Amino acid sequence: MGKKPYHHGALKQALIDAGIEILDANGLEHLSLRAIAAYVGVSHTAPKNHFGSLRGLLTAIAATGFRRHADFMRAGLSGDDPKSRQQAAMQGYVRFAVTHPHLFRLMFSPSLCSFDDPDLSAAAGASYDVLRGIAAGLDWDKSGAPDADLRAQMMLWSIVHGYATLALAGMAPPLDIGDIMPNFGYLSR
Amino acid sequence: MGKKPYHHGALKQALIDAGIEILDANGLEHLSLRAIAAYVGVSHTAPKNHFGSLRGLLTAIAATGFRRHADFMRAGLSGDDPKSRQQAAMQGYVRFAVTHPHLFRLMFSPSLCSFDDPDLSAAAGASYDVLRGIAAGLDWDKSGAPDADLRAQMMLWSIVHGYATLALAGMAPPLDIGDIMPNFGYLSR
DNA sequence: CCCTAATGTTTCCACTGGAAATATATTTGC
DNA sequence: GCAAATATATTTCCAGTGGAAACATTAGGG
Repeated sequence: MGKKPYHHGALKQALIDAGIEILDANGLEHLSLRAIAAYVGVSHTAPKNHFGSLRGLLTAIAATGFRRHADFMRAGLSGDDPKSRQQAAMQGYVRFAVTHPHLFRLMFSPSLCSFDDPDLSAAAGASYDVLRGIAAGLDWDKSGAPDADLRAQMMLWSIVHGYATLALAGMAPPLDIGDIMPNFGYLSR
Repeated sequence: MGKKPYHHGALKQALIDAGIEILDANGLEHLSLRAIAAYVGVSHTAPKNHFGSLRGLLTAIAATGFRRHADFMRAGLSGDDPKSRQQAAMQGYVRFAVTHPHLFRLMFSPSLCSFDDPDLSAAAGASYDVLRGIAAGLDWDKSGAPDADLRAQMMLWSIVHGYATLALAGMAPPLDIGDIMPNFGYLSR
């Protein structure tokens, strides 16, 4: 009959999905271990078997978040024009933050999730790789200094991440990220 | 004798100071109502008389933070050269974040403090005014669009706030903020 | 001087994450 | 096949948290 089995079967993924749904629906402040477990229909200690602790679960949720984040950035990428590619990636970055504000905050909260986790580390790295590719199209620093690439990446990342963060904090009005970007030179391809 | 009086005398300010000291020493995660109260030597319900709730106390702490934040930005301001003034303000912004990382995080966490509080609102506004003054020296957007000033401010703020945030999250290497600033034109004075 | 308002304390409650012991199901080894 | 080992989930307990309510103490203004 419809009696629920003792074992869930796919609890690990179900907990991650539940966490993201609670984040989108109720916010980071209401994301408790007990809330996630109750959402799935298990006791609040069940997640421990799969994630060790709340921190482990949040880390897995953040990793999923970074994978979707990278998808958002890659979504509008088409063609070879460096400037339009940059615009698309930056807009995707902001669009993700605005669409999933609480997940986005979690993803950048080292007090909540562990970036030494291989899965989260890889997911965050893949997201950064998109940004790295965009920065490579910039003709900004002609100094030839060894850290010129890094600094170009950090400049791009700082602008887009800063705007996204301020927007989520209610401190920035809704603007097109392209309208607050400095004017760069671009490398031809 | 050395018996402690029933009334503290200056509990309100003592609680704010204690909060900031705990923030700097133990971090935002350990900043509890009970910890602050115990630090001062009162019961955990005593703050309610002065701040209503933990949120009210955190709001007052954040306001103090923004006043110090503005001081950091103004600290290096001297002379009339727009570019060096910009550099000094931006460096002050980052220096504050690095010096008081947990206070800085609190100051930009609307989930923890209330920006509709007049005191916090004013303090944050005063801090923003420094940035506004710096942005006024920029010769960046010649479009003459009505929101050109706002966009210049948001561009500056996004870069510096983004870098500070990423640095506190352990995602940005230590760099001089001036080295990841775009090259602007500047207005003569 | 006394009454009122301000300031603190005590006690209680609902909530949190985690530890430990227990129950149940699945898988492995023979 | 079947027992033993492992994986998964529950129950119970504990130390925290912030806040509400009732009470205690003090300060100040008629």
